[in-house]
Amino acid sequence: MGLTKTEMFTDLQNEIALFSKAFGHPARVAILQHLFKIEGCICGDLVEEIGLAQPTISQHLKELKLLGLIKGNVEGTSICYCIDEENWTNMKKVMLQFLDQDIANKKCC
Amino acid sequence: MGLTKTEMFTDLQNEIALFSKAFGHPARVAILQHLFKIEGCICGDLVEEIGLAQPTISQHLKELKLLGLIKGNVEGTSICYCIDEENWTNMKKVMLQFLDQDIANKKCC
DNA sequence: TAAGTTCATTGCAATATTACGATTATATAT
DNA sequence: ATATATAATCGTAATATTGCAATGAACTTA
Repeated sequence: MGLTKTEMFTDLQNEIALFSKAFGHPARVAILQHLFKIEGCICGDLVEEIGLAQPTISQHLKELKLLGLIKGNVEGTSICYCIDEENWTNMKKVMLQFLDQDIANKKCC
Repeated sequence: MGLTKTEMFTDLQNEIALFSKAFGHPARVAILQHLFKIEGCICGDLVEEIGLAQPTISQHLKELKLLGLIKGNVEGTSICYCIDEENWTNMKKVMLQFLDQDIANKKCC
């Protein structure tokens, strides 16, 4: 059905899934890496850097912005996108909590 | 088109995206959390624990297994699934490298 | 052997995602 | 006002994902 049953999971589980989904496409990974490398950025750059069409990049940026991981400031005719450091730090905490789990005992396998 | 153009990205970017995709569904997050909490596990448990139908859980397990994050050993009529610690550690390295990036300079925004 | 248990696979329907051409907004410059 | 530049939005096509009923495979027990 393509419809995730979010109501049967905890808020934390859904949050982890949402962040992960954002990183679940190499274009968005590349965009974020680029935004980290350069101090601030413009969408046009990304279209060249990544190699996808402008509407596609714009759509990926929108998703990242909706999640709060990046923010965009109007700067003349172009828009300056950059990492939202505070939200990125919060996201990192949530993700690390998940990734850094240790195995309890281990009886089988 | 629903088709990710993986060929235009680096291996690392695609790897990060693949791992993230696996975590991009709350059921798979819940499965992994459960496998961490309990030492080894059986699929039947998960069906009760998670609340989705058995074929659905089985499918999620298959994806996680394909990625190498979990492994399953036959144990009588049931199968004991558990975290593949070595691969989990490797995955963690890749993901941390991505999540722990720091901003270069920061000129705008 | 027959019945039961457990999990995988198949097949399908519904929804989501990805990508891009065409168009539209917004601002700047002439 | 007109032209230009940049990025968002719309519309659409193709593919992917999610979920489950039905079925199948493998093993255990009576």
